[in-house]
Amino acid sequence: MKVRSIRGFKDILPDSIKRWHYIEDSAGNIFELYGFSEIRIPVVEFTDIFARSIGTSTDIVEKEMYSFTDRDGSSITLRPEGTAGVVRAYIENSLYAKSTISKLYYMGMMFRHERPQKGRYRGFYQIGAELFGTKDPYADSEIILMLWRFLEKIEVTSLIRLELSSLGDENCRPSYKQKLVKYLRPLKNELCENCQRRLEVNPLRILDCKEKKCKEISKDAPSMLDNLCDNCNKHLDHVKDSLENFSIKYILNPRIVRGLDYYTRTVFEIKTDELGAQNAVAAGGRYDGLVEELGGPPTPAVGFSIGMERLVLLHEKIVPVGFQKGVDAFIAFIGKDTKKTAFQFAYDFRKQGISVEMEYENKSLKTQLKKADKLGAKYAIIVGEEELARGKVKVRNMGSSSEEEINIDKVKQLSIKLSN
RNA sequence: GUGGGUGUAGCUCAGCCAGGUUAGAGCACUGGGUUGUGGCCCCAGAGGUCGCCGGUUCAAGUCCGGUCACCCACCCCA
Repeated sequence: MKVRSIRGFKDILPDSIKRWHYIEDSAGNIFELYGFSEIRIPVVEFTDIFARSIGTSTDIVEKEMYSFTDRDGSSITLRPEGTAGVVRAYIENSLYAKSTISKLYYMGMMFRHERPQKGRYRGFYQIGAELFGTKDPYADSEIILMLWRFLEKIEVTSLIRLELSSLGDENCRPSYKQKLVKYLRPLKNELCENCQRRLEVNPLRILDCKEKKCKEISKDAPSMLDNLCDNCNKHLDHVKDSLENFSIKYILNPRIVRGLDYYTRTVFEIKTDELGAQNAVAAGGRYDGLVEELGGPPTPAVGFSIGMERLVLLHEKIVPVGFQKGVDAFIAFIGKDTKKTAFQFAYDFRKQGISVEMEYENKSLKTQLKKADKLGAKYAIIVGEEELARGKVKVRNMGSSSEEEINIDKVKQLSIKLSN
């Protein structure tokens, strides 16, 4: 029986890890500029946390969670997203008491039992950010601006677009929901099977259905954006104005319906046409009720999360190469009693922050230089029997093919030269 | 859960439709051409239960059935 990984779980090999680091580091650096701090939270939580926050009628909770019974009989779940856990940590550690505003970001693996396809895995990475403690629309703007700034930094904005909408709040959403149901109810039999069910449990979802019949029917359905209360309208206008001030283009899409039930007011998605069916690269919005829902003090919040694998795919389209690892120098040894000295040099260089490689087994100089070339070494240090007898080593510049001999006690100065 | 596509060397694939000696190519790997000098070139070598199980046949990588895996799409979403 051959070993293999679990379906939908992928290895990230050294070939691509530099790109991952670059993207993750860029995110961290930019989020820090905006005052966000990293938080690390567990990969598992009590199932209840996710059920209560994400919503029991969502696909995630209904059929995609990796849930297990722990040894003490409690139900625990591998996190399908990050927000619920961050909110739990925010409440449990009383972060609301330490300052009015909390800005947190996280990166890590999420788990959803879906059928894998392009850009969709069962174990996938997300980068997310959450801002707690204010209803001010500037917070929404800042979150979106920060996300966009990050996407600019990694140069993928030509492949994506920002879509924006509002889901209303506790004042206007219920009445809109009724209005929508009232409109759809007479047409129920024409809806797809799925949407007939949605009409009862989560009618907003019908607006997002991809079935032709349902699209046709919902085309003339009342729009949330036309039914926002004054406060929600103002809030959305603020966000729109702010985006326009910074020349960030957005598309108003009243059909954005998030897959998680906790959103209120502002919702947005970063979409692309480059990845096939899985077109959402990042998404987020405001969730003013969630902290209280999970037992914390009433605390408004806004956040987003980014799908790393999808972002990596986009980044590969923009920057196809250039993320390979290089080495500063290669140490070749040739002749009797040179390996030990070469090995010592390797240790010394590395101790001084110079990355070097050398061969383990005795190989011809030609083979060693070939390897130096393949590793992209800028210099080859040739430790030869003949030179060593004279207290010297050869330094070969791999770009220009020029060589010079230096005294072995000058190796320390050499390291300065190699490092720039 | 449903549909379509694909499984042959480490990787990308040809060979299958019209079954027939030792199953191929390119890249990568190892050695050599240069008794101590990389990239380009040349030569050689190593590397395969042709996904797995069964069937048809004198003969199966090739045809048939089953099965597993991967990919894409539906769905859903980051």
